[in-house]
Amino acid sequence: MITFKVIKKSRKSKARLGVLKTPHGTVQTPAFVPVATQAAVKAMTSEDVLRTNTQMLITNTFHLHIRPGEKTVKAAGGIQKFMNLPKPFMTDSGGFQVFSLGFGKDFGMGKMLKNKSAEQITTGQQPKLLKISERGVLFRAYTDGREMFLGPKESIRIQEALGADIILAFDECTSPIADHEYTKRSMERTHRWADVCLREKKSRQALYGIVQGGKFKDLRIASAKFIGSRPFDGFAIGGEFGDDKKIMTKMLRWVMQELPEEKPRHLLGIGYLEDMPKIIAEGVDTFDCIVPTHYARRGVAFTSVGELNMMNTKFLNDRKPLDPKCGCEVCANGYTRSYITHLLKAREITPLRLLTFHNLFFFNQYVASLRDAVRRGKL
RNA sequence: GGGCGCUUCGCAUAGCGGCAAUUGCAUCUGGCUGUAGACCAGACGUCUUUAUGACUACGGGGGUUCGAGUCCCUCAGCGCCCA
Repeated sequence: MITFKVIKKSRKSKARLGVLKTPHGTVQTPAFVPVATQAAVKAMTSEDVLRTNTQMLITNTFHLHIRPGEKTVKAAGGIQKFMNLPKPFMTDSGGFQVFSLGFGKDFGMGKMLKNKSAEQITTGQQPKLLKISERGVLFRAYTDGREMFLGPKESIRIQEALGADIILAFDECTSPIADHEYTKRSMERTHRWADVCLREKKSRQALYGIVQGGKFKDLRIASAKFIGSRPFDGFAIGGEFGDDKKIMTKMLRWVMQELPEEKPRHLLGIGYLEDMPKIIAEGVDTFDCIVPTHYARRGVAFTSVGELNMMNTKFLNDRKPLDPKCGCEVCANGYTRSYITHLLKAREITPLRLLTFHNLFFFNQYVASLRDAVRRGKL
């Protein structure tokens, strides 16, 4: 079980400070949640992760079900023991993969709509590689092509075996190009799945419901009302978030009003640095994002002066740390931009760890500064 | 002294009469928000009214041809072999 306590509410915004207690430790919220999809924060050891001040992690039902299988993780004593990382964990239900391996893949887009597409997804349409039905989703494993069925029952059963502190209801993350009708029907199915998840769960793990509804105000509100009325331990907000940041803020406003104040709220998959003050100001308590880890492996360092593309030759003779103002062990212990750029160009694997470490530390540090801003009444 | 071979966009390569010309690396740019992806995409001779456009280009010079990076002659540089 978890407990959540709001210890301070901002007067300037809907931001709040909270304490989330889980069987594997306490999380000071708002908190950033790094992503460990395949039971690894890519490029990092578990000890590394601890030293980045990470408070909680999220790993993935779909991927761990495919490989190594939840039985292996359960036999190891649960996700924390398996990973040798004694921290609070969430598991994503596999609902994002319904999108990312489905319509997301078909149309080559993420859940943020970047360029206006003429194409629309409408009722009855199915992704090329998946079959979505009332009971759940028929996937094909990318490892060996075998069929794999994942619905609310299966997802809960797998998540119970994985043993995270917080598990998520199985949902369909809808595409930004889904029309109102498709989004509505998908949302209603996600609601029915939410009730199945509540019924199926036997463990003492916390279960979060997931709000869908796409970019449509009526649907977002309906979804938040429905999910918010159910006895979940917390709430996650999923799905697409429009094509600009103003819409995201509006959407959060629609949704937050409908969710019980005393329970924790997790925003799924959002977390560019510039997003953080905005989402925290709307009352988000935790949020996960692949950006610091994913971008690290593309050679990007997040710093107090913006993003640096460390692949760029101009850094080859720059002997400053990634960020002179950063206190992380990469920056403070003498690793230079010059060295990291050299290693990246040489296609070594070491810089991927150095950048991931720095980025995670930097993200956590930034969120800590935002918690402090809320504490001091500045946010 | 003689013989043979090589010289193409930063480097390395392809090309064997219709070519602004292949591929790799490098370089630069763009993308990535509940991670299949240490990834993907684009540009890479110059100019402009960005086009089934102009100009300049495959070591230098000359020639054959409607047309030459491609064939011939010659010069230069590099390499190998025989003296």
